[in-house]
Amino acid sequence: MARPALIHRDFFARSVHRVAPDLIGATLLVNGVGGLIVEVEAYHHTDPAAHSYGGRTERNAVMFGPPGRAYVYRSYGVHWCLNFVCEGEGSASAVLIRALEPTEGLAAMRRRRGVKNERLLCAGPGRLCEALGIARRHNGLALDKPPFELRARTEKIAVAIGPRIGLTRAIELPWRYGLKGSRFLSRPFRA
DNA sequence: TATGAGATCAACT
DNA sequence: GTTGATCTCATAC
Repeated sequence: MARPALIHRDFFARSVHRVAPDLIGATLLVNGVGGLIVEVEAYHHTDPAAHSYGGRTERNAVMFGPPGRAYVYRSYGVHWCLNFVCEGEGSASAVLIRALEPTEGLAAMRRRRGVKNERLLCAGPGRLCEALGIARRHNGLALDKPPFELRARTEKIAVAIGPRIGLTRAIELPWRYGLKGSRFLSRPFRA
């Protein structure tokens, strides 16, 4: 069977609530290292928990640009987190990539992360950025060009939906999407 | 299994 | 000065 189709930037020029579930099961590689996306969260510009909610700043400027680019920010002053910008230019909506099932470049990921447990290599937004070597230099880069490589899922999958993690605002919105039953989630979904 | 501290940066009050 | 789209390690049950 042929390799799954590359995801074009037009894929992201849609509502975050369509893009987010469509990303589950897709393959994300950075310089050939990565795996299957198993968990994401949607952040809409009308959402009090979104970085873009309060307007444009130097940090979130990429969210206000065209869709199909990476928005990378520092979390708690310690970790990097990766988002895909969606919808139209100026819409300032994005999908946070929260967890991967590692498939490519296991050795490189283990070296960067310093952990042996495969389940914990990419189970969390900060962890997967460390494993893939993502940092500020990736902020604003197009997702359909190197070092990024995104491929659409080929299998039919079941998507689980639930409330997002770690928020203090808009905690009730069910905008977290995951691969049902995956053991590589940052946290399980409630049945 | 669960809770708490610490790391440390940008935005906001 | 406080807070947050986090994670690890330590200590307590």
